[in-house]
Amino acid sequence: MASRPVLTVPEIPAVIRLSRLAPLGPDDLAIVVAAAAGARSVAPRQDLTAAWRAAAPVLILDGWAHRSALLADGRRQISEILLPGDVVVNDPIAEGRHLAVSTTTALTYCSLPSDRIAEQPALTTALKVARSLEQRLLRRQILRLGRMGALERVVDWLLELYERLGACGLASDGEMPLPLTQEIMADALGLTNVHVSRTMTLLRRDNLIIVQGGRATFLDPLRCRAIVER
Amino acid sequence: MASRPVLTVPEIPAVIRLSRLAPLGPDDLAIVVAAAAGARSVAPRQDLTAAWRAAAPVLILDGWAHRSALLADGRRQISEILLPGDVVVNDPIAEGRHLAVSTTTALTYCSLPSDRIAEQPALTTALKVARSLEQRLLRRQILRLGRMGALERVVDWLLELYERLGACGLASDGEMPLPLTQEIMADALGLTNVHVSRTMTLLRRDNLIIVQGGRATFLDPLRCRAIVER
DNA sequence: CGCACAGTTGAATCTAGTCAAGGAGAGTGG
DNA sequence: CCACTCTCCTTGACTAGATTCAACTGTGCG
Repeated sequence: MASRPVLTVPEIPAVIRLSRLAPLGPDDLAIVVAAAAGARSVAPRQDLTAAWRAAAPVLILDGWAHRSALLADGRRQISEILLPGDVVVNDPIAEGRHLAVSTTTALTYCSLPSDRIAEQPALTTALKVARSLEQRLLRRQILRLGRMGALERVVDWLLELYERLGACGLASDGEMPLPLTQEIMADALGLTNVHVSRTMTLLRRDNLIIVQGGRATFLDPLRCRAIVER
Repeated sequence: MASRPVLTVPEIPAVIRLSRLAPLGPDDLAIVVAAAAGARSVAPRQDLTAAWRAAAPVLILDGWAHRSALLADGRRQISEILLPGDVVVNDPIAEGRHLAVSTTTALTYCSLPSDRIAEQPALTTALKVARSLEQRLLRRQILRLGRMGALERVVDWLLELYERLGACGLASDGEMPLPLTQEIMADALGLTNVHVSRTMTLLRRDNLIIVQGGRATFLDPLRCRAIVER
């Protein structure tokens, strides 16, 4: 007796998120939905740099990705986690040699027709706002890495993910998906996987956050926010 | 018998830099020079957030500034150093509560007329490229803070400043101005002033870089670049 | 001269990294 | 169904790198 799992337009996470950035009209939605019809899927742990260089602006529909930089000796730093609703612009200037975008989980995306978007003021605004928010995230990431201890980093970063997932309707009630290994978290947080493990244990012991089975639960959201001034 | 120290148009550092981002025509230059005629000066250690919120896009003509985030207990992280030729866009979305732009040294800047710029494709491109480069710097900063040790951070960061200053003709021959206290450097590098001091001593001992009297000199540029893969 | 500020140095401490071993769970093939 | 493997996580012992605290130096400036 379950209802059919059909997603109406505003139920697509990526569309929910975009329409919160700027109020999208029917024309805007039509463009995005049409683009989403040509969605492509990629397996986990695949490099997307090449594929997306051609595809111009790309909208993530489902799954997680990340942008990372590599050093010769194998050290890796993830600068951003990319979620459904995020738009990745192909910008050869902004990308250094050792920067890459890779899938974290299985991922579906579509490319957006930049010419048609340019004609739509609302969509154009939405993408502009998205870019501004991206900058804000980069600066927050800098603050985390430069001036926060391990526990603060983890809490702040998880709260950030929660807010972002919430913006596309994928998180609520202090709970969210977190389909990441501790190694990926470590590379995003500038820590080692071992230390992430210890920190997670601490968070559990202190009844702050539980990460388990691909999901994270905030047991004490207020205290979490207090820890990192959010 | 010294020639008069008059700056012709292409000798203004900020203009040099902009015209390297995109080839500017006479019209473009006229707009920038006219804007520069209305330059304003600010003393060191002043907050610019309020002043620049009104001034729309601002072009730094002379002096250094920085964008920093503060935590309640006084910890500070500088996300970006702003140099002559840098353009600061007023973007309320990108700025969180605790973000501010302050002068590091005495500074002169002018505000750019966004309406007139919009009519000039070359200038528009230059500003777009500037924004992309800014993103690249943010990601490099993330890599430094997340995955580099103190020595690497300092070397990488100084090389970056050298390249940026070189782009507006303010650095050459392995030498550049560096009008910063070690405390500012520490806040940019995610270290303490004490540790910056120790690291600088190391660099001196190893004949890599000398910082003295407001200037930095690369004694062994090749080895420096090798250290940080640049 | 005395003061403020930036930088240097030493000693003790702390946080996170490294190395290594072991355990839980999922998937594979006999 | 049971080894076997692989990946991910956990834990312990030890080490390395950076912070903290404090004292001291040099320099510019009123």
